Amino acid sequence: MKNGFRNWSDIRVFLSVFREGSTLAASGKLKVSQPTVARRIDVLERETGLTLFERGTHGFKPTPEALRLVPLAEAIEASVLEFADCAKELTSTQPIRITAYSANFSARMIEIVNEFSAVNQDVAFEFLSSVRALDLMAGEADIALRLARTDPDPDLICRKISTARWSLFGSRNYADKFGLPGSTNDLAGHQFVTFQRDDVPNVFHEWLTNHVEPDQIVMSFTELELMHAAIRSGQGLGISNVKLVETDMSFVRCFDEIPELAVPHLMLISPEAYRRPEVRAFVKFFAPRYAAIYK
Amino acid sequence: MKNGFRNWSDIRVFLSVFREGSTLAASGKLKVSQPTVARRIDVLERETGLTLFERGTHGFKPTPEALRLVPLAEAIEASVLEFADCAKELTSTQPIRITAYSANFSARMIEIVNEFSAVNQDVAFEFLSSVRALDLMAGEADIALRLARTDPDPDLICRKISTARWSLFGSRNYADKFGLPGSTNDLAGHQFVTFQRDDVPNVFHEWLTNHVEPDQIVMSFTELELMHAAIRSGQGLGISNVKLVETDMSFVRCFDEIPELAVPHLMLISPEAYRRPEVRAFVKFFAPRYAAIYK
DNA sequence: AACCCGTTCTTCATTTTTGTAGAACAGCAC
DNA sequence: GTGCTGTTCTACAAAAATGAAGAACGGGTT
Repeated sequence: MKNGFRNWSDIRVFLSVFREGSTLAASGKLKVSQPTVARRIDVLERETGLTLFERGTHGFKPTPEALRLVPLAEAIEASVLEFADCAKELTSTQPIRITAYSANFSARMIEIVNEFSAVNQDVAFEFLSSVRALDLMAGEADIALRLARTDPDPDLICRKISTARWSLFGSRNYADKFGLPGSTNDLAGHQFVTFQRDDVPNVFHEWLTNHVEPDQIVMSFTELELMHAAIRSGQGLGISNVKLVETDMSFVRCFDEIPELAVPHLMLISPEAYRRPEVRAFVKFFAPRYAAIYK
Repeated sequence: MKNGFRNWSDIRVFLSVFREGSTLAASGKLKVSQPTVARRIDVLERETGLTLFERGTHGFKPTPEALRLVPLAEAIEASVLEFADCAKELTSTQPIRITAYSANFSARMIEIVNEFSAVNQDVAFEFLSSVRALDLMAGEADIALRLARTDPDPDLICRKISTARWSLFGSRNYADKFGLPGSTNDLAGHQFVTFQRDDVPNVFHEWLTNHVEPDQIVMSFTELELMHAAIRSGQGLGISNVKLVETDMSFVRCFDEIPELAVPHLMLISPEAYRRPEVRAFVKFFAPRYAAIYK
């Protein structure tokens, strides 16, 4: 009547005790305590109404009934293994989701990902370009590249890419026309462009408002690209990442980095994603090459 | 790497949610609460690293990955079912173990069991004749026939067979030689045989020692059969079950039952054994017929 | 004989799982 | 619209499973 044996995992315990010959040895393999193993066998026996093992001071000896059940238990184990394999397979075909603020999806970065893809044909990627910082712990993405103004969740796996350094830049023609300030005390009379939006911490914008008069700020953008374009076309001076525009000849740095704006540039990986072998492989491949961009 | 999904039962939950389309409906089938079902799916998803269901206010909709896994999960389920069937099969070939004090294994009782066996060829029996009362709760036997001087464990299933009544008996030739006492106040001058052993409550022996002088007790036996034989051969008077010797012409009852010795005669079944269908069938068949002996 | 080793069992504190109750939500019927 | 139904979540209390520690046991070895 009562068909119920509720806990299918008990079959694994059964098999382990059968194979090891004792609950103690089985507990080692199963990584649970010996009393637990003994108790699981007890409930399996109660549920089946069978005595599966004879208890002795030398271990659990399987009864004839247990022997009859072993092949069936092994069949279950095999099915479960198959299920697990399939799940693993499916997991590894899930794309690796990388999130970053759009400015960080540089051409060189994509190139590195492509290099990885070339040798790992079966790994797919998904790029989540979002202003808001996605929540890796909640599974919104697998990997994030971001500037960490606040300490990230300690559970996240963290690789430091660089210390992002920032300074004030102008275009060559702005420099020719108005000259460039020589220090942060020399900003009077200049024009500035800024980046500002209310769904994101406006660290740079706030720095500017603290150092220049409001009417010196002539343009405000909600996209970094647009602000960069504005700087490039000589509309005004703006704050930018030193390394990022280092090779761009149209940007001229006014003075050395602004130390108080320096911030760690991190690669963060959700622990869940990090359990996937292909994610670990990718991190190992990607992190040093990506960091090299900012060297 | 971490292959571990520890809880095989989660696959059953997975299947149920898939089939029912919602955790609530699945919880009904599985007889667990809805939050539990949702939580089990959560851990399965974390363990596999897959999103198995899209959550909505209308239920859990399986993802393509879940669909791929369903057949494998069904294979597991089928294996488990097979295992359960085999276990049930094995259980039902286990003998039904009946314990009673030897005197209760009367010829008529065996006959009733045989009648049952005749129509239930596949049910085996084991008779455990033991002086000590075996512990049904501990699984030492499935069914006990016994006199319940103390209340039995309330968890045991209990059928009342009769109230066992007792009186003093002598043989015909003893009666001819010495006469028989007419009441419990008329025991002086008679000889008695008794049954006594230290591993069992000696209710009858104690009654005797309270009502007759020690030197009137001429023989003491550790087996009931022997005491009965002694009564039958006229060695002395002895206490016996009224119904049991009613048809035995060599026993002559001295007076009506001794009321203070009356005791319930019970059939006790361990709840564990009672879950076995063949045990229930046997109880249903056996109890009324066995009770009829003592009617 | 004495000791060690691998074993089972027992007990109790801790951790984990489960259930209960209720909020919130969306479709549907009236 | 309003109420109904079936659903998911969240919080917290209750119940169950687990682990740690140690007693007891028995066979093998020194």
